[in-house]
Amino acid sequence: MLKSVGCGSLRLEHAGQSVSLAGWVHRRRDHGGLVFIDLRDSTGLVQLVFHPEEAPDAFNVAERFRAEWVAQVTGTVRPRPEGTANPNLDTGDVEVLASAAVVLNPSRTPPFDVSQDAPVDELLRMRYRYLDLRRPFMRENLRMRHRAVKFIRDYLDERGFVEIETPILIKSTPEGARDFLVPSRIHQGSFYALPQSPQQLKQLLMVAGTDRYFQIARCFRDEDPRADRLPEFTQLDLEMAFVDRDDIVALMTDLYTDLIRTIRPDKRVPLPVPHFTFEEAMARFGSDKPDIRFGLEIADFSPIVEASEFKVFSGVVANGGVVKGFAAPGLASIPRRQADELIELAKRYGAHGLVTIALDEAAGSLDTLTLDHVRTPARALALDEIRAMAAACGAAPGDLILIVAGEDPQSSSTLGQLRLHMGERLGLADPDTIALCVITDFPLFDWNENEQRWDSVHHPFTSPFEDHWERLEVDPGSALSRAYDLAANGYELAGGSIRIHERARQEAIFRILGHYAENVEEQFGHLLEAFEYGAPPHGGFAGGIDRLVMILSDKADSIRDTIAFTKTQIGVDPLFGAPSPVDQAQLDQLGLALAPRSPDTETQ
RNA sequence: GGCCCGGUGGUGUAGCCUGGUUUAACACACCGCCCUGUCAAGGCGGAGAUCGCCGGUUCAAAUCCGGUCCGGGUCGCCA
Repeated sequence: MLKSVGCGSLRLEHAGQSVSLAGWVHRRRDHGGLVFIDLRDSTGLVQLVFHPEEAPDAFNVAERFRAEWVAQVTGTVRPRPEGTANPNLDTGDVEVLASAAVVLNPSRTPPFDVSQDAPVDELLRMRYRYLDLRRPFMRENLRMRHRAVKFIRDYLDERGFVEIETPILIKSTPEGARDFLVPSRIHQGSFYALPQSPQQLKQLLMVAGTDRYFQIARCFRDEDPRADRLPEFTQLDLEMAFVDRDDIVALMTDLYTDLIRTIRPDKRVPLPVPHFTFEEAMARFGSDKPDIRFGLEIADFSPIVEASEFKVFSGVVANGGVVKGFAAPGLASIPRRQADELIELAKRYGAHGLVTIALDEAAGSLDTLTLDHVRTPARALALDEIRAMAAACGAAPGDLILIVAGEDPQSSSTLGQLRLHMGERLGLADPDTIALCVITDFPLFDWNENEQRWDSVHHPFTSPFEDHWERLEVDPGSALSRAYDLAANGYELAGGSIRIHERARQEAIFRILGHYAENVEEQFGHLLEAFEYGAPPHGGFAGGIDRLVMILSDKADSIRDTIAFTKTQIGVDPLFGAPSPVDQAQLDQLGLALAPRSPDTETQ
């Protein structure tokens, strides 16, 4: 070993010990006659002192040190002189008086400052990811990820779960997200797909009698990324046999609460974790993954305005729509320009418009409110209607009521987005709280207007409520599923369902989804056949590891900050230069020919 | 595919709206010199960008216009 101890491990108790250290020059402070070097390795930092009289050779080497040079240093640990301890450093009570120093490898000046967390262009960070990962916050994020995954493995191992790997090259099923395809060399013209999730594989493991399975599984979906979503991601994938919904929900909830409280003991996790039905979550928060760290709950004004003189509202209600809204406290005197921006925001989130009602603080109370205190484009609203709406959403004088009128669920969902926007703007979401909630009773299907057919809300293997099977033939939209989600601070942490384990019932679902029998046999025959060989009742869930770490970390601005190597929004890896063209010989082996490029792409 | 924000020394930004008074400014980093208790070390000095790219308008473009590329956000998409 080139070192006897880690830089970050040294404490007062090591004083007097002779040690050898190896690491990177984090910072240097050259006083001419005295040189301080902060040496960094994976364990942390320690200050080295180079003294020209005590060790002239080492001093001369240290004078050449620059940022990120790799050095090996031997010396003696000693307490820092009176008054020079650094309380900001774990090793701040000691320093190492160097007796010898060796340059193991010099470094070019790094393209950005590795010694601190200052913002750097993300493309540059990706191109020099190995330097980016030296930065303190990225190292912390990766360690936090490690601890989260280790916690999960230990927790599940203690409860009798077995981790089983499933293949990365599987069969393409053109449902759901776009598949990443891999051409087969042996079977030219045929393709493997990378798994979007090991869903069917883990169900087959249940048929195999595994009973309690989990996997830290890599998954792939060829769709455009978001700040909280990547085409290539890792999920905790879990499945159990002989369970009902509440068993899995309890396991999922306990696992995540214990995990958060272990890894971030400084965070508040409100307990017990509340449960909402999908309907209730949509009604109150306008989201199926609500951020419940703050209120701003949505109220239904439809009954109040159904006979209003304000025809925009009464007309929408008459046509089967809804009028809903919530109160933004203290924003009554919001400038016109900002109010217009809110309207633009509402339109971007799918509403036709947004009606605001500002209640002048001077009104004192709702009882003493007059129309003179009300500022709204909806002049035809009567005073008692305004009072009733304010009361319904908890608005007081000084507040701004935001109202959307239109179809539901679109209107609720728009209000849900506006609610998040307002929560952020008003600073209502406590950053030191991770507020979990469980959502249940999702619809089994929703109607796809564009393609005029039913889609699975979760996935087609999800079981409806036992007593909702008969609804499927008459009114599929009314059937509720045995699916559940765990949400945290407005993100979906995990989600799953009790599955269908009987062939006939699975086929019935496929029929409603519009699959023809021969397609079902081709795509899902293996699963259906397995169900005929004693498939036990089973269910499970999956949760994104990347997103979990993002929620756990205060230092991850995007999901990309939770993984070691990442790609740009258009799937380019600037470090390796992927994707890249391949040799003609490789194409020939696969029996592939590239389609000619169109002339305008040729010139690019 | 749509929309929004951004691209100026190595890094992070200002300048852009309102074109000329900028030799393109500032901080950090870098290089040199000084400096024996600093830890965001300090002091002095220096080098470094024709402003993503192409084209246009203009006497004059970092600044205005069009196109394009790249990065990010977002809608679509993500059963």
